[in-house]
Amino acid sequence: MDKSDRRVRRTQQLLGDALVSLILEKGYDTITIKDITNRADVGHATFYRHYKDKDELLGKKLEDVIQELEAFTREPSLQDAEGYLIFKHAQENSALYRILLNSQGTARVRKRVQDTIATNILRNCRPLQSTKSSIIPVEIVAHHMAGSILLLVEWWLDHDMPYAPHQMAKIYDQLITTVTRTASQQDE
Amino acid sequence: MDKSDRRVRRTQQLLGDALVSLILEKGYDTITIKDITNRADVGHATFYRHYKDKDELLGKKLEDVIQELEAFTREPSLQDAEGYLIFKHAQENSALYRILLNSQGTARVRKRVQDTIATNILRNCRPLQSTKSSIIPVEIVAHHMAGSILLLVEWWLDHDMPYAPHQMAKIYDQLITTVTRTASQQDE
Amino acid sequence: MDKSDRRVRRTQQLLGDALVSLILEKGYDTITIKDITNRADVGHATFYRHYKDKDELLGKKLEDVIQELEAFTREPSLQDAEGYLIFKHAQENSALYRILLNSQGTARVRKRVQDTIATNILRNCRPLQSTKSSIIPVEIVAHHMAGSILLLVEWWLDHDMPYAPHQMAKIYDQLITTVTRTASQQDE
Amino acid sequence: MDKSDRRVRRTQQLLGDALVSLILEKGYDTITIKDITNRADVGHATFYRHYKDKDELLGKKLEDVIQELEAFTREPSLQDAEGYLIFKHAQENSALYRILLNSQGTARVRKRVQDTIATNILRNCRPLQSTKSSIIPVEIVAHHMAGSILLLVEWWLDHDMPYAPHQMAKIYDQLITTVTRTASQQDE
DNA sequence: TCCTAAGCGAGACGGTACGTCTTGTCTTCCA
DNA sequence: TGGAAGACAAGACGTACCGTCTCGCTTAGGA
Repeated sequence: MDKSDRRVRRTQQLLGDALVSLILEKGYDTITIKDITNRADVGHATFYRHYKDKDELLGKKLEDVIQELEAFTREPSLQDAEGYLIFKHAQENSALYRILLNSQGTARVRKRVQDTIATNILRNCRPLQSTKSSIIPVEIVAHHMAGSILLLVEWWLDHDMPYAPHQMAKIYDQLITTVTRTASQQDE
Repeated sequence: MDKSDRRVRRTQQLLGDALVSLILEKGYDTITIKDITNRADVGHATFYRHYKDKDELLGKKLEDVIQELEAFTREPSLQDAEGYLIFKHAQENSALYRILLNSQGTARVRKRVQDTIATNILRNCRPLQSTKSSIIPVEIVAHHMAGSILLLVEWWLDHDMPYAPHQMAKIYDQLITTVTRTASQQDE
Repeated sequence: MDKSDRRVRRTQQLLGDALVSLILEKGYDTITIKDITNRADVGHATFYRHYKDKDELLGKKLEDVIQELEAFTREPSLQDAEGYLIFKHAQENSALYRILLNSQGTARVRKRVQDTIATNILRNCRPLQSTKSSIIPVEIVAHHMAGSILLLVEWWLDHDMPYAPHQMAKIYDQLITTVTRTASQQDE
Repeated sequence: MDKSDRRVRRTQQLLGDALVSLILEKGYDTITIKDITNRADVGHATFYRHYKDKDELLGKKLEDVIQELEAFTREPSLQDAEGYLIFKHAQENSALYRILLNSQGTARVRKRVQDTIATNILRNCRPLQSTKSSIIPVEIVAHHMAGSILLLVEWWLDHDMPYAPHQMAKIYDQLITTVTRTASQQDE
């Protein structure tokens, strides 16, 4: 039973890898199911035995890495290392991160990730925010922080990671974290 | 001469409006040329007499508004009012801004806009940056500022503009402008 | 008024000539209205002000020559010279005859011509036939004669008129005229 | 293997039948691929999976019957029964014969058939002709015979076969065969 | 060892969108 | 007024892709 899964898994692996390499070559939109099955050396109909869509296959592919990414922002205990962990993770999974961030059919996914991160930030910082009033609505701050980290990672990957993860984490810190500190102090 | 242009212009207007309304209804990707021509009450082939693509039509539609948006960041003299002007502009052209920012086939365009804005920021702030050294590369700061303003506008439109433009401008100021000030003072 | 008529006539002449030359070049079927108007150096819409169809233009062009051809078989007095006259006529109007006989969209016209000739033959020979009974129905004989003369002319033009009209007339005579004589004598 | 062929064959049969019935209804030229696929209850694209053209489909349909028709004139041994066999064959395949002879897009095919038959006649009669000289070129005689038999069949079908095949064979004999006899005796 | 069920390749098929082409109508302008 | 220019609706064309289906082949795992 689990054994037969091995064949299935192999096929799915081939399809996923084919999709990823094709995206990096020519962008998501113009990819054809036939392109994928040809690259994977798999029958045309076989694709549909596993996924109903290009989107579903891509979703499955990105799911794990998205889970891990979100985990970094979910745990309050990790918060200090958050930046470093994300850039490290992006470096180790640069192909998938490029796809995830570089839009073109992933826009919806990226937005979902951003929203989830913003929600986590909000949850983790609520105690802080509640004590110090700010003229900036907290949702906006959270949204800004979540969006900014993704923008930064995107810029970093687009420029072929010219700095080390820990440097990027420091930059992130200065650009974002100080803001919130400043913002929350700026009330009067 | 002007007469025939009037007919052409009318047709192009119909096509553009049809596309915009369809995008807001069901997203860019699933729209068919047939959808557009049906909505515009225009012959199927007529579309191709004017545009080779959905993309070309959308590009033409967005071009003007993008030009104006970019103008706000191009003029150093406008810099203080920059935020307000952008939010005001977004409010007045909310349909096109939604399309421009809400990805789905516009990703490339959005990226181009962001890059242009970043370049303008860089040009306008070069004098400042040269005197005060910062540990954050200026390209990153500019990219961060450009991306953030678009993110803010996107959030604002996604939430149906719950604040007035001048309020958003103030928020933008606190989130972004203070950062750069802080960052440039935070050197060594 | 006469001036404008002259212009109209000129346009129609141009269109007719364009059609004829195009047919000889690439066959009737694949010719486009655009082809004709381009060749005639005339506006696209102008064609439709004069004719509703390719067919109508062709019909107009062939009408005169068909009238003359049929005349040769209509007059009982011409009957002896009939063959010679037809071949002579075909030689003088070989372009139009080629079009008329060489099928491809003219099939209906050719059939009509053949029927008309057969009817004329029938009318002219009725007296003869009525006296001598034949086992072959006279309609068949007439149809055979009419079809054969057209076949002969077609062959002659297809082979670039290797014999003089009077020779062809003699051949026609021996192939066809003797048949009827034989046929009408073969009764018992 | 044979199974999938059976499906293919079925589809092709449906398409061929649809074309034939449509030709008999409204003529070849105005028929649309959509007409054919609708009538055959087959997908639009499916047509192109089997044929590139209306012409190719018609050609395939006529090929077999043309082969048989030509066979009757190819075999010297059949020569006496030739006429009867052809009329019999035409009766049994009247739909296809009507299409083959009634021009409209088949003109080229008909001409090819006529030429083939003429060639066969020439080959079979060469011995005869070489002994007896005639003032009529043999190619003309052969062409005349081939054309006439087709004309006769065409007339017969156009008039809904008012005579039995053997009667038509007798008529053919008297109209054509006696001619050649007469012609070859008429030398001096 | 065989056998039975699954995954699979192959590819026909209906359906739909594409972008191009032709037809015939119309309107505007020019000589 | 006749003709040139050309926008336009309608709709066929042939191509491409999608998602469904059926057919056998193969290849384990369990008998």
